Amino acid sequence: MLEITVPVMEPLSGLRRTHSCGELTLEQVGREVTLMGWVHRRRDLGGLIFIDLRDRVGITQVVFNPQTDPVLHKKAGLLRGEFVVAVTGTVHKRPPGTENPQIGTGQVDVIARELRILNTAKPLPLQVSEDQEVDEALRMKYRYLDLRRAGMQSIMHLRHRVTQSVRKFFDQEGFWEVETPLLIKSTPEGARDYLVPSRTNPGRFFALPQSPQIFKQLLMVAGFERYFQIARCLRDEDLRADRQPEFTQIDVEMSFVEQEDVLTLMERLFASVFQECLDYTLPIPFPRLTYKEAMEKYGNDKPELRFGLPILDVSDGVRESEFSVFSDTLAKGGSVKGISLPGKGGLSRKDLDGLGKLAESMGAKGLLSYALTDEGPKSSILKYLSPSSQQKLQELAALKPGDLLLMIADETSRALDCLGKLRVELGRRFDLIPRGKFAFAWIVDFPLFHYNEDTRQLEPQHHPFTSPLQGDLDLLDKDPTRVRAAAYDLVLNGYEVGSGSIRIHQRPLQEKIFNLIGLSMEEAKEKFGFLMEAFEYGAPPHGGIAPGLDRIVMIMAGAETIREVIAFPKNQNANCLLTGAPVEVSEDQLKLLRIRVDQG
RNA sequence: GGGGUCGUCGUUCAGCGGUUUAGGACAUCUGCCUGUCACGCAGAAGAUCGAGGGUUCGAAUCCCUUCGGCCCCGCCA
Repeated sequence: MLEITVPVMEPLSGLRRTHSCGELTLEQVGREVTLMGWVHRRRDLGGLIFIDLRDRVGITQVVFNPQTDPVLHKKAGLLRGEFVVAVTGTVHKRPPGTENPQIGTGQVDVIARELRILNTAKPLPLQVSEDQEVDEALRMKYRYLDLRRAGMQSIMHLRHRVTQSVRKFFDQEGFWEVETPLLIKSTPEGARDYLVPSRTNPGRFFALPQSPQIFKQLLMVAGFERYFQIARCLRDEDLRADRQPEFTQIDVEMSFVEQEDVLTLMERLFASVFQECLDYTLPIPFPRLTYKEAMEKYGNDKPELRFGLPILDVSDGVRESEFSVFSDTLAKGGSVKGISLPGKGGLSRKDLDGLGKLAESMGAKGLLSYALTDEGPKSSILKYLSPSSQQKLQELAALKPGDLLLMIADETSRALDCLGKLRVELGRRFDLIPRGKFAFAWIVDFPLFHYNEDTRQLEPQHHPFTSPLQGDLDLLDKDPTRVRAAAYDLVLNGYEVGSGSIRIHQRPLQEKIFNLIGLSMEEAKEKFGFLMEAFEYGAPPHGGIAPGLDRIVMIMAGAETIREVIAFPKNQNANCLLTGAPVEVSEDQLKLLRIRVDQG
C-alpha cells in the first residue's frame, strides 16, 4: 500500500469541473461529478472524514470513507484549510437525520472516488472560514484571503451586478459607452492632480483625470448625444471613510436636455438598479429640496432623510426673553434654532448634559433644552421665558406633552451646522434611523459661486462649466453670489452620491464665468481654449451627472466604509498595504524622465 | 498640517501598578474518535505585551517620544 505522509501537488491534467459547489441537489443523486475549490473546513472523525468544499458559488460536503478506499482516505487526512482540490465522486442522498438545512446543498454529499491536491496552503494569517472581525491592516495585507470570505464575496458580487445593471439600463436607453483618456492635461483648479511624467516629452506631465468632465462635454460637441462610462477618477487628496484616491463614477452626459430630463432619467436608473440588485422598490420621483431648504431644515447639503426631526427656527419664541445668550445672538443677527424630540421630555439632567457635551464637540457654544414634562415645563432657563414666550415656543416647535426641544443660539450658519450634526447623532442614539431603508433626494438650486474669504475671490461651487439658471442670468453682473446654478446633487442616506449640472455650451457665457472666477482671458485660453473653441463649432445644449458607484454600492451593501466595496483599496495614507505602493523608483527610471527628487 | 482613538501568542479577546510562570477561544501540532457540519475529547507548542526612553523596590498596566491602523477637521473645482 502506498504510504502518503506529505501532500503532493498534482496537476489538473485534463480533469474538468462538472458542477459548482453550490448547485448539487437531490436531482443529481447517483451522478458522478467533479468539483473544484478550496477546503473550507474539515471534520476528521478518525473514521469518516468530511470536507466542506467551497467555491465562489457555495459549499458542498465531500465524504471520505476508510472502508471503501483506505488510500484515498489517508490522502484526505492530509487536507488542511484552504488547500485547493479537485474531487471526483458520486452524489448521494444524505442518510436521514444528517441533512444540513443551513446550506443549499445540504440534502446531498459527494462520496469521493478521487482526490487531487492542486495546491497546499500554509496556516492562514486570517481565517477565511470564519466571519469574525479582523484588523483592517491585516485584511489589506492579505486582501486576496480577505476577499475569499463570504461577506466580501457577496459585496463584490453585488457590485458586479450593479455595474451590469447600469450598463444594461443605459444601453436600453440609447446611451453609448465611450472610454475617455486617462492621460490628460493638468488643470490645477479643484482637487490636486496625480501627475504622470512623459518620457517622450521630458519635463512635461500628464494628469490623471479627476473626472472625465471635459471629454464628455467634447463628446456632446461630437454629436454623440447620449454618453455614459463606468469611469475611474483620481484625486490626490486626503482620504476619508467614504473617499479613496481612485474611485469610480457612473459618468453620464446628454444633449438637448434640461435639468428635469437628467433628474428623471437618474430616478429611473436607480429604481431599476435597486429593483434588480436588491429587489427594493424605490419610490420615485425622489424628493427635491433646494440647497437653501436643505441647509435650513437639515443643516447641510446632503441630508439624511431616513428620519424626520427637521431643524426649526424658534427665534420668535425667545425674542422677548432677557436671557442674554438669546438677546445677544438675535441682536447680532444670529438665530435660535431647535430640534423637537417627541417623547424625550423625560431625559435626565445627566442625559441632557451628555447631549450638551456632544453639541459642543460639534462646535456649538452650548445646548439649551425645554421639556414639557408631567410636572409642567422644565428648562434651566425657565425663569427667562414668559408664559407668552413659552406659548410661542411650544407652537413653533409643535411641542406636545412629553416632548423635548433642544436649542442652539448662534450665528445662523453655525447654529444650523451644529444642529445638523446633532440631528444625525440623535437619530443614531435614539435608533430613529430605519435599517434597510434607502432615502434618495435631489438637492437643487445651488449657488453658482461661493466667495472665498482667503483669496477674496469668487469660486465655482460645482465647477466652472456649470450653467447659471436661465432666470438668474441678469444677476451675473449685479450680484453674482446670488446667482443660482443649474446644478443638482443626488443624496442617499446622508451621503452625497452624485453631482451634476447643465453645462455652458456657448463661448461668451463660458468666458464670462471664467472672468468672474478670476481667470484672465490668457489663463482661460491657455487652460480651456480648446473647449471654448469647440463651443464655436456647433455645441449642443447639454448636461449630465456623475453618480459615485463606490458610495452607492457601499450604502446598498450596508458597509461602513468605501474600502469594503473596492477590491484593492488604499489605506488612509493612500498606501496599498498589499503591494507597498507607492514606492521609490530607481535613479535610472528618474533619469529617463529627467526628474530629480528633492530629498527635503 | 491639526485633533481623537487603538496597538497583548498566527487570529480574536481578557488582563490596566504587585497571588502573572501574561489567561481564554479559534487556528497549528500529537493522540483518540465511522454521520460530522463552528464535530467532539485529551494533550503540546506558540507572546521580548508595536518600538525607544522615563517614573517606580516593581511596568503589558503610569508618563514622554516614535512608528503603524482607524475616525474626524483642514482639503475634496
